[in-house]
Amino acid sequence: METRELRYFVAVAEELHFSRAARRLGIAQPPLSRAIRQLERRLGVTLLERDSRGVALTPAGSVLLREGRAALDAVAAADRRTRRAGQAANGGAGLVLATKAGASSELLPKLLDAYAAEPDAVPVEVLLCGIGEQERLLRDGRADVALLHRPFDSITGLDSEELVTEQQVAILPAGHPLAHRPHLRMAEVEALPDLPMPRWPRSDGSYPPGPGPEVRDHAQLLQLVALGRTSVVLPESCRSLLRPDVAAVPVLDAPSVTTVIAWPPHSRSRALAGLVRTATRC
Amino acid sequence: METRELRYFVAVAEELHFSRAARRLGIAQPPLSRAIRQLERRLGVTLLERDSRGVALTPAGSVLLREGRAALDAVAAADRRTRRAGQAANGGAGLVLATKAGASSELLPKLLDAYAAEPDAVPVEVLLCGIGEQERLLRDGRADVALLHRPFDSITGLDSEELVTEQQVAILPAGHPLAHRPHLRMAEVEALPDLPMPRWPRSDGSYPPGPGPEVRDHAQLLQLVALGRTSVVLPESCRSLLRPDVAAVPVLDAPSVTTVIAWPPHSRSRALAGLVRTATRC
DNA sequence: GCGCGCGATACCCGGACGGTATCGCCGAGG
DNA sequence: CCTCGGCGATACCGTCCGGGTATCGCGCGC
Repeated sequence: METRELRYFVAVAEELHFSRAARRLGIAQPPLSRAIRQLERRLGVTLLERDSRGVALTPAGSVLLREGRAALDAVAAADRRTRRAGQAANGGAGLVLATKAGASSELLPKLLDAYAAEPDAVPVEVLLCGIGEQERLLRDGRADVALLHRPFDSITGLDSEELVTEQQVAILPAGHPLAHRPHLRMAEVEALPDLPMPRWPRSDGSYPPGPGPEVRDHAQLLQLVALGRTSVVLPESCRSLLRPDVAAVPVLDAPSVTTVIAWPPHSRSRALAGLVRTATRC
Repeated sequence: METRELRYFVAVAEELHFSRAARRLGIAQPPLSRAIRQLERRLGVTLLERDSRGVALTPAGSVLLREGRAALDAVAAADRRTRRAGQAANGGAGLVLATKAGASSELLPKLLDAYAAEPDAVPVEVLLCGIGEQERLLRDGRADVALLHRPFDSITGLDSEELVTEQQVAILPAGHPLAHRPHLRMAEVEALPDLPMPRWPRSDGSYPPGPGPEVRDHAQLLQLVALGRTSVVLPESCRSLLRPDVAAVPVLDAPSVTTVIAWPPHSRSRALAGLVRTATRC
């Protein structure tokens, strides 16, 4: 199976429409139809059910969609990491660290400073990314290592070390009746009709249904809290970047959040090992 | 990057010899040279250092060797799993479970029986394999799930659940002086000059140097023990398949062994989830 | 110095991939 | 009921790329 065929199939499976997929791929529709048919013939499996008014995935097709995406990510990772390894010889960046914009705002500078002081440190590029993007960045080679937050982020398929665990606090508008309570319970925060919980994007980019506002990053979120439109439960380290017009109240029964440093398996370069070692010590 | 190019590069990087690699790939040498040059040009990176009397990997080349193997495994997995998903519709095998030949001899039949009794069970094919092969089988799609033994097997990059933990015992010829001791220590077992520890294959198939015999599976191993050529420390569940001419003595300070059931991340099919659930309950 | 082994180059051929034109099918709408 | 429009499949053609053969260039060793 060639990556070209996988790219073509993934495009069709995502669009469920040959002509749109062909446009996306920058080719005409007939060669795309032919390529998919040929792929089906070689695999001995029908991947798509075509009737008029559309295309649907067969069970085998959805297996190939999932596995094919993973394979394409692995190929992209090989490409990117090789390019960077070649340029690193000429003094390019050593490591790319991915972290959610707005999270770990205390830990990150401490880690970077401590690592930079190590004798064999290499330059670290920091990649600020949206919610849930980090796993993808690691898998397709755009990043070498990431700071993740369990249980929000999944670490399946990654190697990791725990760094810190912290309690969570509810972020409320400063003037809200609950803002002066010493502590809260999850049930109280979730039941606020005037402050519905925000909705985060799912891994496919869509949003779950519900009353709360759609948010993509922390700055956006804090602004919505200050405006009295939503409330949210976050790890307490976020206190350091709170605006004065919002309040933080501990939530006793919220799950505690563990910050972990994670990297793709089988990629322990010397530089990465040094960064991980530094991280676990500070 | 096409998988053809990756296959070609991996062949050359493994053989470190263009003509041999070309023979292995079933093509002539000139097109192979050209393909590698073209790959290097497109990546903007030199992958191989050619001087006369041979070829050597550059640092970027060894990155591409590692990442390229992973990518090729992912593509192979996509191919195999799709084929099987297509045939499964016609009543093909549901799950492939990989386990080391001779290990978990009590656990495995119990697990298979318990799972077969589940209402939504699918057929399970058991793949007996050599030491350290299971991870590869999972990654390239030949198996869906495996029984592994920590700390011998690495589970990096896999999802897993713990099943049982057990102590280890030393396996000795029945007539050996130490065979009647109530228990032993690792230092005593390792220091036997007449019974050197066997050598297991490494992940690349080669054997570490040393005095002990080279072994590949458990039957072979037990025969060598009975012949008085070696001794070995194994999990105590292996007692059930010991021959009468060997003895098992507990080793107090040997690391305990945990049997885990493991599967590739992002592949939780309904059938797999059922098998894992059954496994954790028995 | 001559032969030999190995990778690079030159050149040719066939097939695969992509493009344009067109067909066949089905559903919507007047 | 007929027609039109949308969509995927088919037919056909040109081109480029991948593979083969022949040969070169260059070290190394007998």
